[in-house]
Amino acid sequence: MSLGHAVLAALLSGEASGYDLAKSFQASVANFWVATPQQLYREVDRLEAAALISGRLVEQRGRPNKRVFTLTSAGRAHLVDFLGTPSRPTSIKDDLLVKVQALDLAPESVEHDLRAHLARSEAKLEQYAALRRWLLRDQDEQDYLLTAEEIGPYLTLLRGWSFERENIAWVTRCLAVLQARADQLPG
Amino acid sequence: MSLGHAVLAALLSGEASGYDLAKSFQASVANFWVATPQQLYREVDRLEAAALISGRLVEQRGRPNKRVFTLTSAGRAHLVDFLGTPSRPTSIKDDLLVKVQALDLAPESVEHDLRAHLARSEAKLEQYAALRRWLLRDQDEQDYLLTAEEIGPYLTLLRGWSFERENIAWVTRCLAVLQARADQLPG
DNA sequence: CACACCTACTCACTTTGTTGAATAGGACAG
DNA sequence: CTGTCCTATTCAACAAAGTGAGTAGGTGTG
Repeated sequence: MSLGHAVLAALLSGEASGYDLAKSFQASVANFWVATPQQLYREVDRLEAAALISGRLVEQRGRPNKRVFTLTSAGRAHLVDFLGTPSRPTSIKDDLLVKVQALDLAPESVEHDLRAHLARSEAKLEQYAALRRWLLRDQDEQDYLLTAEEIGPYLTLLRGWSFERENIAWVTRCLAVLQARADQLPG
Repeated sequence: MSLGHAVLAALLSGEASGYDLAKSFQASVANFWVATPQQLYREVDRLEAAALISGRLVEQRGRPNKRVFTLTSAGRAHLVDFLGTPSRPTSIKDDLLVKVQALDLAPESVEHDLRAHLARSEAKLEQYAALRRWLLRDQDEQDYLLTAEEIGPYLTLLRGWSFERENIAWVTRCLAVLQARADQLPG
């Protein structure tokens, strides 16, 4: 239940509704796990059935009611257990990597995609910058890392950040190589 | 059929058996997609049924017979199509990131995992270095990128390489932060 | 000469992930 | 005052991915 663990970890920083979770697990925002709303609604039902989280109905005026979830102590214990088990190896699934692997078939098509990816990575980097400012408030990073109560979210943010930075560098390099090969035309 | 595309891309560089594919999609080796043997055997069956690859039986003495697969022209066409469609966003699923997100619950447990990850990344970096030497033979990188017929595999290798490099840097940083927080003991 | 590992693959089952649609009131822009 | 977006969720069906166990002969190690 990997998604389950990710949800529990997200709830560590405070209660959230399925909708809230859906927003923060969105591909354009998430810094540590990606999932669709449907997956998350299903997952919170499961976690609630397993008593790892508990939901309460919040009635709202002017907008739909919502169910807000909190970690139970069983949920916390489950997370602690999880922290103690060996991790399974990272899985990255990236269409763009597959395309670059097959790039020699039709370099121009991939070029287009590389540019799109570049734009996405840059947007994500900005998202991360905003999240960073929000977490740090006005504090200095060093200070924050030494004194904050919760540093997990900041550390995962750093990983996401460097991932996107490297994406940009790599895509830029790929584009340059393609350009250079095109320039010396019929090679 | 993302895995399917990955298999087709792998077969671009030459025929392979299910077993060969299984070896190169192994977590410790793969530079652009990870999959288990079972997934791959299933996938080649599907791709063969769809006539995107074709298999032929190679009888061997002293070891089990094998089925070796080649891209068909339909398979190639399919790949070219795929190159022309927009990519879905990258999905990274990394237990370690979830653990770091929840790190504040039990920092010492995660520390252990961070170290294990470090070792894995270093091993992978060495794998990549070996693959790099094999691809380059004695050529200079610049030369290779300008003159080689196939550069896709090298470019994906570069991405895997930088991913592991950044992993190491990030894990090292996380460990340093944890150390610093432990040092100034009761905060 | 026993044991473990390597090649090569198959079957069965479970868990995740994907897609599409339905519902429904309020906010906001032109 | 119309249309689109936002909140907030549910249901159903399906496709893809992941897990675990099993088979079987050959090779190499101590």
